[in-house]
Amino acid sequence: MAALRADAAPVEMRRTVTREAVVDAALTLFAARGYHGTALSQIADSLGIRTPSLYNHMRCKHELLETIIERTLDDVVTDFRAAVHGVTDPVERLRRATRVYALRHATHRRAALVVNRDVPSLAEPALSRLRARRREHERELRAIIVDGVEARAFHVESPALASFAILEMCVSIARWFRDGGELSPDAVADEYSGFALQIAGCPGLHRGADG
Amino acid sequence: MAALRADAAPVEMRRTVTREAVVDAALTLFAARGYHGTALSQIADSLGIRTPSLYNHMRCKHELLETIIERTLDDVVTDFRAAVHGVTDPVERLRRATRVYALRHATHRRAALVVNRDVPSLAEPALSRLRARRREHERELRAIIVDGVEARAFHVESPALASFAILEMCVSIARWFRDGGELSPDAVADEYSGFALQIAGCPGLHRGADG
DNA sequence: TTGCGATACGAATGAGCGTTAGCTAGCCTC
DNA sequence: GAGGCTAGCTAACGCTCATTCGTATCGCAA
Repeated sequence: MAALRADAAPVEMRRTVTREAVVDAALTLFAARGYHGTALSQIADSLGIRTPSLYNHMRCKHELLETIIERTLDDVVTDFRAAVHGVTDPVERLRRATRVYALRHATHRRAALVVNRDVPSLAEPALSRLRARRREHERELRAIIVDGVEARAFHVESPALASFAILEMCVSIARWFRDGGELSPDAVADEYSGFALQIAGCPGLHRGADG
Repeated sequence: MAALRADAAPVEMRRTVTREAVVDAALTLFAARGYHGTALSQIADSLGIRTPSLYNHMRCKHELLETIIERTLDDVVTDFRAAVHGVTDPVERLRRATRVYALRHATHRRAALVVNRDVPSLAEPALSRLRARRREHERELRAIIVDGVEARAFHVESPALASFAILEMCVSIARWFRDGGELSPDAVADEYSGFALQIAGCPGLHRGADG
């Protein structure tokens, strides 16, 4: 009647885990090792339960990835629209759109890493659906730049190139940002939205470090 | 005496494969599916040989990844130093450094994708060694910006932030660039080195799209 | 012609994976 | 206190993976 395995918790001190805890543990591990580099046994270990118990909280491993990516992309689009809603000036629209996007990559690092590494590991139909969601965001940001160029507020040769550069520059924040470092997420977001305006060729806003 | 397996090539038409061909096939597959997402059997298939035959050309799977990443990082540093060698003006140094880096990411897309996705899949001691190699490049680019700020040619609040933004913006070219598309690698590299100067707050060079 | 190195092959191995099944303890409701 | 739901557990499955072994065939050099 003794425990069969030394590392099995006695019944009276078993943990009880929620679906959110499973998704969160997956988020941490997928971000660190990638989807294919993470075993369910590692997720279970980090929660203090056995691998098969995970199936009380998920349908399969793939579903975890879909959940993480879907939620993240939804949030990105929602953030974007809330940020630019009611603003008509292209300069201010670009500043705000870049600011929330940069901010998100400093405050939701794990999710950003997973989205930017493991989208190709999705299976259909989620792959097409989520790629489309991503393109929505790209298209809407590019539209801001096109509008700004037409209004002669921006000066770029290729709005597509500029919008890719801006988006990916923000994405990369997730790679180096550390909580408790020298700069707060807000400070980074401010600086990066400044970079975005520079990339867009927005004249007369060199950040006033001198003179 | 007949072939035991329908897909086994008869002896007289067996392929002979080189180590370079193996590395190249691995490069393609790692770039598309990631290191952990690629099976040796897929590499063998793409070469028309059986999985165990790969071991005539490599020590183990991991060695393929190390080879790919090590070569790529060496080339990045070599390119960088050749590009800025003998140039003293910080503006021109930054332009050239960014240009070769951007160009590389358009012309060596697969390698760039592997480096930026699978470095964490490396094992020690290669991991530390190659991370250090990468930091060399970062440090040398940041030094250009610091020099430029001191010479009042650039205006940025944080050279570290600006250099990250510039580097990662270039890296992302590998994600969207397509051969035969609208823009040549050279055109993209020119445009991106312009973006870099804008990020660095280099005054008076808004690309002359209008009067 | 013989011998050797390179390179392919099939077969096999052991480990680890995701997943399923069947069972049991605790908790809430009646 | 009985019954059912939730969520844990062990055991086991089938599959795939990286890797090893022994062998056969090729081209080349002696």
